[in-house]
Amino acid sequence: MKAIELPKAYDPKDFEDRIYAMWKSGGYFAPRMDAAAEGSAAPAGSVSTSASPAAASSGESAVRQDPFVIVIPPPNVTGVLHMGHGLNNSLQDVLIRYWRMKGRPTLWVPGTDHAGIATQNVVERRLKEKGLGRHDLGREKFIEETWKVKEEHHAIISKQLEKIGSSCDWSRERFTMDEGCSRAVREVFVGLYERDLMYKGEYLVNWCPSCGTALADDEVDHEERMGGLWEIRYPLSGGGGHLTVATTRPETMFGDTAVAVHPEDDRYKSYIGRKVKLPLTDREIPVIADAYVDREFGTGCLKITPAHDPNDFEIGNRHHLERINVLTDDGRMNGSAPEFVQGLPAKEARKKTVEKLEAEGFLASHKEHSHQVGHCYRCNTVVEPYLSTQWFVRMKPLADKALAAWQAGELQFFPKKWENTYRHWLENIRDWCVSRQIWWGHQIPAWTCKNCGALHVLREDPEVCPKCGSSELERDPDVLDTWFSSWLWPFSTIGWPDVLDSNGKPKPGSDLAKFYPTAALVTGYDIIFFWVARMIMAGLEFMGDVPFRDIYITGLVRDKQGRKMSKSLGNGIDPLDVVNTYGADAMKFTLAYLSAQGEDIPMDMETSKLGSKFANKIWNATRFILMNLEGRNLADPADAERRIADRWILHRLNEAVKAVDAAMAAYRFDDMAHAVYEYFWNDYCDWYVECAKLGLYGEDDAEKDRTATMLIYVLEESLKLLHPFLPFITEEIWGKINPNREPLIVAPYPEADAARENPAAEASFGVLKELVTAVRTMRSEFTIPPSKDVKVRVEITGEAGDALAGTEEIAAMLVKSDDFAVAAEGESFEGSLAAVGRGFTAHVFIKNLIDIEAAADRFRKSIQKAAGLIEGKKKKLSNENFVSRAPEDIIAKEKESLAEMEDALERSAAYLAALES
RNA sequence: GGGUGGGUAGCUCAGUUGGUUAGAGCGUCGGUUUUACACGCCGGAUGUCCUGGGUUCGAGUCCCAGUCCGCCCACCA
Repeated sequence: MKAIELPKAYDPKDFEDRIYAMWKSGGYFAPRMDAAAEGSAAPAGSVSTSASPAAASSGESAVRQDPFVIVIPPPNVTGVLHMGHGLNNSLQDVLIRYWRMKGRPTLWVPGTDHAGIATQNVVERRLKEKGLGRHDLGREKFIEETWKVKEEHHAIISKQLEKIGSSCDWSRERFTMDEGCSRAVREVFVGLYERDLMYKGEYLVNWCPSCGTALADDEVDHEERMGGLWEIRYPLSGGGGHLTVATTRPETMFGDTAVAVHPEDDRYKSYIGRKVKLPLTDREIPVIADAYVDREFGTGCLKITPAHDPNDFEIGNRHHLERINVLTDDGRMNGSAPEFVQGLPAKEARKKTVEKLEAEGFLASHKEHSHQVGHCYRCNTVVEPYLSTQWFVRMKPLADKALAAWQAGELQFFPKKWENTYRHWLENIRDWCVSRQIWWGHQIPAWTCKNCGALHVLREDPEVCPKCGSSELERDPDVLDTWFSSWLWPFSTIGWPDVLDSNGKPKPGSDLAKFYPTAALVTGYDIIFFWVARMIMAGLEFMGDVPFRDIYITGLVRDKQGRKMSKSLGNGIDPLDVVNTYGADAMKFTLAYLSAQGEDIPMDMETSKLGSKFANKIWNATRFILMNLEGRNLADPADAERRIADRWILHRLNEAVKAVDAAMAAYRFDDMAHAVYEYFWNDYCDWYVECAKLGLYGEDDAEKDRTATMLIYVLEESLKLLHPFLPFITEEIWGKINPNREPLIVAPYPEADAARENPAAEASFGVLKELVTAVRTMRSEFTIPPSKDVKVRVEITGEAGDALAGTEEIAAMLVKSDDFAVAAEGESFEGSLAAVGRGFTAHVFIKNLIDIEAAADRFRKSIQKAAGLIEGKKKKLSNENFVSRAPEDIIAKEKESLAEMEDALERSAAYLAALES
């Protein structure tokens, strides 16, 4: 056959886009079920491997037929993909491609998230640049604008996912605010309401005055800040002194409705039940007793402001105190505060209040004080505890189910350590505030009748009040927390609730019936609470089953200093830059290689060189093989004679397959990547291809054909093995070798194969490697130029003879020797230096080329080292305790290794003596 | 305060149930431009496995104590 040309340089830009387009248009991303339904044929095997014995003998391992499904963690349409997405989607793609090749119907559902507050903020920021606010546009127009932003980012995100090679089924793409997902949200909201798991209540929520909305507890970031701690005197009504309270927020004192002391606090016991006068006002408030008060802290007197502090809110409930809100929803003092601060932002009001307290003699002290302050996780504004009416999901019943499912083993976390995090959160669950006072999102399906006051939560928009018939209905203006659609994602994306039959079961043949529950979730640990746990709750509540069985938690991609990548630090790297510089394969392989047990991954641009070098190696090894095909008649590899190197490399290949399978079962991406890397580079390239040069460069045409046949056969098996980790380059090469077959993406993955297992070949080849390395080391140490041929005689001193039989030519080539042979009986080794190995001594005739004293020195050193080791071993073996208590096989091993060492030492010593004489 | 992860080569990290002389990538040193690859090839060097104790015939691995980093959750006015 003709030589196949491969461009000299590996340049992923030449083919990555073309390959992706081929996969996409060929429909290879859709689950095989779809193809079967359309009657397309099963893929043919590779031409050169079509009669491979491997295919037939995979025997024992049962082939899985259940679908392998992943639903993508939907990226936010607030921006574009960052390196975290790069990692996440690269790993998902590895899983998907592996199982696709394994023959399971495989589906990866792509999609994006509307990201409520975050996206709204993006739009508001843009408006602000034009000097506008959202109210200038009005709700409808504003949402229109937001959709534009969504479309803009969605286009970029989709493009990026394609660029990094994600093999997701674009025909099934979803968005959290598309019609289907919106119906799911509505159904769930109403369903929860009907089950009394959704309620409306007045509650102290985390209020972001900048976003103008409530936030869930999880959406508040706490940061250490310096602030003040003021002590204020509250005069006792009717005279007789005062109580001094401490506060970090003096301006909220106008909302105080009590002063609390500890019931057992002797200092204050007598005051309980009396009243104090609230400074700067005319109000009197009671002194109450509550065990919450810490006697040690501050003065032991606590002012109670139920409307502005979560703990005070609880205390207020216990003592039925009035809640007086003194702030507006944009963080200013409202009408409940005295006139002199009304309308001022809280911070300024604080200053004024303190000044006035001081002027009027109420201020006892002031000092600096460091404490935690809550900030909005979207805009970083200081969050206010704020009294308002919100919608809540009653989480306890849902959390209990989620815990039970985990305890029953229906879910597995990888790595396992995250299970504690999951459990802990569920055990301490709080109700979830789901209403948000913004415009972008799913509007709450609740209406209040202005006429009769009835509240209606409905699946369909009502025309008139179902209770009184009035058309004066007002819809709740709020929208739902963005996670309220995300937590339905594993089933809303595949048809729920539209494909349910009248019994609430998925219709047979629907995606929901086929693909739920999904197989795996791949996500970061930062959203175990936000998302993972809630999806499990929703799945159990509405589908009666967990949404996925395996949860792989990735690490975070960090910079080289270990810092989170962030916009503000400017230390992020763009996955597209990586792809443009090194290619998608390089990025994917590098990330997998570095994904140790979900540990964080420190990386910069250079890091991806690792994968890039590997891809380059694959490219060049292939190029070498393909350029040697000229004039060759390739046979069926099943019929080709197997030499020692062939048996060995097939054994190594099989070991790599086994390693990948094992690592895959444990979601050890680093182990998978290491296994294929070592196999291909260290075994296939460094040894197998090097050995093959003997056959390729010889005179014997039949041997050339045989060598080429085996080379390309093993290469193709290797391409299959490598494909999930470097899909583009392997597909490109696969197509070059034979353009007239099904693409590699759907080729059968190599199965562990007992017929390839060959420990004997492994052992034999190991001896050859040891021999070659020993001679090379000697050459290197005595700086014999690589181009210089040397004479070598191998003295067989043990069992190495059988192993080395028939390998002389290969060995001669690999050590660069023009006169290489196993030593004859009684042959003289005059003029040589010896390399001592297990079962052999290689005599290298270079004495005339080197410094004898240096050589002797080398021997003395190695003998000294060996003697030390032997001494240690002897000591161990003569230890009564060891011999009597250690297992027999360990003792046997030790004895064997001692014998080997002693043998080698003896030979070295004899050689040294000869050298010195 | 409650959890939780970690300290192994110059750097970043592997090291599965305790068992030969502790590994990888990068870096480093020496040699090499041999017609696949200098993003290569060949060879070398480098470790109080945080500290101290314990269990064991045997500890990087198990136990205890200490120490130093990190993360998550909660939070006192």
